[in-house]
Formats: sequence, C-alpha cells, structure tokens
Amino acid sequence: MNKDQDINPRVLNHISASEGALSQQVYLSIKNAILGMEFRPGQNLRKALICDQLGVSRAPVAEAITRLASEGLVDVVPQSGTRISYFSMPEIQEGVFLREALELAVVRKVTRHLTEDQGRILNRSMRLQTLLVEDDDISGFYEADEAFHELLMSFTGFDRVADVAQTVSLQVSRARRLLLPTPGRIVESLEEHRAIVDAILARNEQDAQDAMRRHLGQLMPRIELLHERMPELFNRATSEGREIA
Amino acid sequence: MNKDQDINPRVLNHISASEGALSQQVYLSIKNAILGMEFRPGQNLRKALICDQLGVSRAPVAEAITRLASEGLVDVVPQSGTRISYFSMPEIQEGVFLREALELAVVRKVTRHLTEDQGRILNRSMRLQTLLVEDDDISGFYEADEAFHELLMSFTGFDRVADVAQTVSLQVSRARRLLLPTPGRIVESLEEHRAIVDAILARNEQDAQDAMRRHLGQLMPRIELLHERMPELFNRATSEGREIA
DNA sequence: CTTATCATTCTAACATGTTAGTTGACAAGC
DNA sequence: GCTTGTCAACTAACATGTTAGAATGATAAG
Repeated sequence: MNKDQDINPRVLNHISASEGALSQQVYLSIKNAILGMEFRPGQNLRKALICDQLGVSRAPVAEAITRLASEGLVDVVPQSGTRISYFSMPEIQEGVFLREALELAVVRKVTRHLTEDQGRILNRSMRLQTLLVEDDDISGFYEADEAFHELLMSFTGFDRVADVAQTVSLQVSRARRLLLPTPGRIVESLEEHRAIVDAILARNEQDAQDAMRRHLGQLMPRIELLHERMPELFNRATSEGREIA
Repeated sequence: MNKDQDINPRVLNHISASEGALSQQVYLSIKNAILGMEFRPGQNLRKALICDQLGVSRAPVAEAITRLASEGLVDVVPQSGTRISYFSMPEIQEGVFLREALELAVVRKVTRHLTEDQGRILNRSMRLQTLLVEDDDISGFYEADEAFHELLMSFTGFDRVADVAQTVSLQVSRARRLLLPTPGRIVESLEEHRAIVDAILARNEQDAQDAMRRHLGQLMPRIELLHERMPELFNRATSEGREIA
C-alpha cells in the first residue's frame, strides 16, 4: 500500500563538525530538506533512521521535530508518527496575508525614516539585481530577491522582524521554490523592486506601499497555478477545514 | 549575594488531571506564571524544583522551556542556567510594531469583507464593553478588550493570525499587566473601540486604520512610564544591544 | 465477500542516567 | 589589594531505557 511513503534520510546534510548545538544542526538539516522538497508532503519521518543517518541520539532529533511542528512544516500525530505536512491553500493564503501585513508596515516605516546610508545600500542592491537579470542568472536573482526584502526589514532597526516574516510564511517559501522562475518573471520582479525603491527614495509612503502590494500580489496567482498543476502536494480540506491524511 | 534569585515554584498551577500532553501543561503552567509576573525577570528557573513541584520528569519540562525560550520569555544559557528574561524596550517596541502591522492589516481586510453577521457581533461586543465600563468593572473590561481584538482577527477567516499576534507581542502583554488600568483609561479605550467599529461599519478603510492606529498608539507611552517607574524589570542594553545579566 | 475483533508492531511521549561546559569561590602569586 | 589559576558544584545538553497509545493486518464471525 505505502510504496515510498517513508523517507530516505540520505538527503540529509551530514552534521558538520562545526560549532553549534546538536539539536540546532539537526533542526536545520531537516528543515532544509523539507524546504528543498527533498522530503515530500505526506512522507513520514522516521526518527530512528534520522538518528542513524546523523549519528545522534533521539533527544536532539525530538527537539528539532518539536520546533518543526510548531512552524507547521511537519504534523506530529501522538503515539503514531510524524509526517511532512501537505500544502494547504488556506494556510498559504494566511501566510501571504501575514507576510504582506509585515512588508507593508516595514515599507511604511523605512520610507519615513530612511537615512542616506540606507538609500545608498538600496541603490547598490538594485544595481546588483540589474546585473543578475542582465546575465539571466535566475538562481542568483532569487537570492538577491530574498536579500532585498531582508534588507528592507533590517532598515527598521528591529531584529526579529525578518525572522517573524520568514516563520509566518514558511509554507509560502516552500511552495515558492516549486515556481520555476522564468527570465520573464525576474525582469518583472526587478521592475517591481525598482518601483518600490523609487517610491522609498522619493519619500512617498503611499506609493511605496502600493508598489510593495503590487509586487507581493504577483505571488498568489502563481501558487494557484501550482495548485492546479500539482494537486497531489496539497491536502484535501474537509468542510471544517480539518486535514485528511 | 543572590538573595531571592531563585524561583519559588509554589506558584505553579498544579498539573490538572485533565487531558492534554504533559509537556503542554507544564508549558502553560510556567508561561502563566511568567506572564502573571509571579516569576520576576532575572530569577532563574530550576528544573529540578519544577520537576518536584509538578511531579513530572525533566523531559517535558525541558521541552516546555525550549518553547518558552523560542518565545523570548526565558533566556537559556547553555550548560549554565535558565533565567526569566528581563523586559527590554527595543524588544517591546518591536512587539508593538509587529502587533500594529497585523492589526492594521486585519482592520483593512475586515472592513473590506464585513458580513452582516459580523457587524451584529461587533455591535454586541460594544454593548458588552459599554456595560462593563458603566459598572467600572476594570478586569472584566480588560478581558472584553482582548476578546474584541481577537474577534476582529477571527473575522479575517484566518486561524493563525490571533496566535501570531499574541506570540509576537508576548513581552508587550507581560508589561501590559503591570499597567494598572484606571477607570479613565477604560473609558478612553471604549471610545477608541467605538471609533474603530464605526469606521468598519461605515466601510471606511482609511478611518478604520487610523482609529486602530490611534488606539494602539496609547500603549507605548504608558509602557515608557512603566520603564521609568520600575527600571529594575528592564535590562540595561550595551552598545551592541546585547543584554547584561 | 464483508465486517468485527484482536494481537502484533509500530510510534511519540515520558523517565532517567551520563556528559561536558559554565560559574563562582577560594587560594596562590604579584 | 589585585590578579590569576585551580577546582568543586551546578546546569543544560545529550544518550538511552520504558511506557502507553495508535495503526496495521491477520483471523474469525456473519
């Protein structure tokens, strides 16, 4: 019945001998495997296999799984098992909503308090992004894109904003990696970033928010396409919104 | 040197024989003690005492503490100890910022999609709040206040928004309990809520956001007063923003 | 052929033993 | 008096043994 429901833990990054708590390394290792879709939705995690593969005991693995569960990346069924969570459109919509709420507040604050240094750094980021688009370096632009948003958040002067934004939209991030970025799309993204930066530099709060909203608005339709194309990655929600399987 | 740095775990709610995972009950028990300021900032948690007091082993306590640490309510120093975290103005400012970001997005969405039923429920909440203010029932109004905000969040149709809002502003919640609510303040709060609801019912997005911003804007100045009055609850940040003690 | 029961075999949750790193006191040297 | 080095006590982190509940599949009854 269950052909390959179980996970092949060979994809886990071996624990580097580097510093850092063991449970943290286990956490990152599994998290990366999930976000990179090397663990597919529905597969169940086998603690024993993970322990063998990483050469650690169950304690740090248990702690890592607890954290992943709190972030919604895995569903843990007491006394039964732990499975990689399916995508769920309601959850993703909520993640997009939360993300937009934060990004808009960030843009508002940054526009209001932008320093000259920050302006220079923004321009520098845009030049880098332009370069990457000219070179059709899609994965490079992907990274620069994330860095751009993190940059804006760091300009608020708050430390946790970026973390919170990442956490509330983890499911979105996971889905986003399946949206094959096209040369056409990164050109659009670049233009949208340009509009955001222009509005910020012009100290135009409303324009900056609108530009950010337009930028983020591109995401949801593309995820809906993914939903149609790969429905097996999504759960079937019951009437109560509860999940099956 | 350390007089009463250690915690008296007698304030912990005894584990009810009710259902629910053990670690969850431990988590809630400690969390309530922290939010209720029964554990004061700077005190250190002694796992052994907590285990004795609650009659559980170290495993569920460890998991509970891990969660509390991720929420910033405790600071855990590896191989050394776990202490109740101090208040920190930067953290609280960040919490207020995040909270406002969410509440504004909520108000925006709710105003746009309000149903008749939701309008009725809002009016019902306002009548209840009015009643409590007329009776000078301060703690009753406090609860109704929280319920009002949760109500708005629930109207978005999203489940996690309320949880996220609570989590990002946990430190704010903890500080808020020390702001003795006055009869004067709850009258003001009621009026501010009234303004928010009126704008929502009038489907006026901008007014609703402004009203919410004014409402939330009352909080920070009062916390600054707390900072002046009880500086011992706050940490002294170094130049890097790192904490001492 | 369908359905109910039950035992086997999983698993997470919990308990407890062990390890290694931090802290603070105290003594020796400056 | 002040610094520095050693050591004992304490703690979180990790390893491992134990328990109880859930899923599965075989078997028996209808």
